[in-house]
This record gives sequence, C-alpha cells and structure tokens, in this order.
Amino acid sequence: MRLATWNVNSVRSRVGRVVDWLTREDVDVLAMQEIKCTEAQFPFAEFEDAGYRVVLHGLNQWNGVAIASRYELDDVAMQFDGQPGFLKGAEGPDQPIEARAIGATTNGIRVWSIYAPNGRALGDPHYDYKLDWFAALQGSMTEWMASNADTPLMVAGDYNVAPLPEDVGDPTIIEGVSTHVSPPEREAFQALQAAGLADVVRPLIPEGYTYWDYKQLRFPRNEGMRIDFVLGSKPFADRVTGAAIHRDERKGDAPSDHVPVTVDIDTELEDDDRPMIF
DNA sequence: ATGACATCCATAGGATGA
Repeated sequence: MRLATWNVNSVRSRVGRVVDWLTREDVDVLAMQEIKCTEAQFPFAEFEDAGYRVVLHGLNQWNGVAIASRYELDDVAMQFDGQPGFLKGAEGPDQPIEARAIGATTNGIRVWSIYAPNGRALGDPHYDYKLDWFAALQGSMTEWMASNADTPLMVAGDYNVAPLPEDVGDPTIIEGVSTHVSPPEREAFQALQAAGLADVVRPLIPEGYTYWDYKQLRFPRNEGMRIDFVLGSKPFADRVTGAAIHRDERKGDAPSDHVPVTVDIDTELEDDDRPMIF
C-alpha cells in the first residue's frame, strides 16, 4: 500500500498534474495541503474518474486540506482536539479554526493531512499560533494513540519546519532571524517524535528537499527546504517498506512549489480485497 | 539585465506564502 503527502498549492490549478501523478505512481492514499478551495469548488470528477474518493476541509481560498483514497474513508474529522484558531487582528479564544487538518480512516490506517501555520515572522502573532497549534496537535495525537495503540496512525503534511541544518538550502532562511528554523519550532517537531510519531522517511531518504521557492531560480540552484514529512505511530512505522521524495514533480509546466513524498507499507490486504469504486 | 513567483479574490492590487 502506497501513501503520499503533497502540498499542491491550489488543487484547481493543478488537478491534471496531481491525478496523473497518482495514477503513474500507483498511489493508494494522498494527503493534500493548500487545496485553496471549498467543497463546492473541488474538482471531484477528475479524482473519481481515476478511482479515488475524496474528503476535504476547505473554508475559503486559503489553506485547505484533503485526503484522496482508493479505499473508503470513514470517521472523518475536520479538526483535531484542541486545535487553536486564528484571525489576523483578533485576539483571544474565539478565533475561527482554519482548514489546516483533516483526519480519516482508510484501509485500516488512521490518516491525518496537516498544514501547519507558517508563522510569518518571529514574534508575530502567527508565530505564537504556530507553536500553540503544534502543542495541540501533539496532545491530540498522543491521546488518540493511547486509546488506539494497535491502529497504524499516519500524520502527514506540510509541517513548515526544517528540523535539521541540512534541511535548509535557501539562503534567505537564516537561523536566528527566520521562521521554520527557530529552536521553538524545531523543538515542537522533535516533541512530536518523542511522543511516538516517527519520521518514517528520513531513515530511508536521509537527504533532499521537498520545497523550493518559485523565486530566484531556487529549484535550478537546488536551494530548497525539507519541510514536508510523514510521521507515523509505531504500528505504522513498523510496516514501512520504502519511501521516496518525488523531486521530478517540481519540474515542467506549472508545478507546485512542493513535491510529493511517498511511503510504502506492508498490508495484509491483497489487491483482490480492495473495494472497487468503478 | 533595475528583473526573473504564484495562488486567490471584490480583476486591481493586496494578502499570503516560507
């Protein structure tokens, strides 16, 4: 079984590329981020014609997350427990929850597609929101794992954190100045791992970026960042048999600024047991 | 080389991204 995560940077402007890639790479489950559309605007037909059903959380033109799967999608959750909200210029506890997380169970795997807040600048309210958001994600997933110890859990997406120095090749990202590399952000990412969510890609693919800015020839110069990750609980991580960063998806016409990351896991289900949609 | 990013929406310029 092959699972993937991809910040697509607008699913409407890239649906052809996304579905072609899913088919070509024989992907069973895709966690998407930055779909940038509402449910009414989502291009369901292209996914369904390729054999995928889709659940999504999209409130407006910002953010937006989705899960596409060849299997049924059950127990859909549009946010995690304790997820904080944000509204620029507003303060306090009543800020709206953004479309940055969706969870569903598919083929026995609990899958979350997450899009962490950017942070914008050190000291910006959005930066505090980002740290609060990670703390709540950790709390929610920790609680879930405690009561679902045997169910594989995948938390995949755009974490907007470059955990290690070698994850940063963009010269505009400077430690001590920029978001994505500050100690609190990196500690938040490490804390997820300490809580039992392992980065299942790093051991297999130790090098490589997942994002390159559109500006300043960042991709031709290979000045990117590694900020997209697949984390998994022990029952998930124990089943991982392979992983890949699909760098070629940054090439060609109208690419996203992020590339997809895939993880292969051993599954007891045979292909014959897959529910056929069409 | 005075530029050489791309998405969205109140289709013009602002917000957002990282």
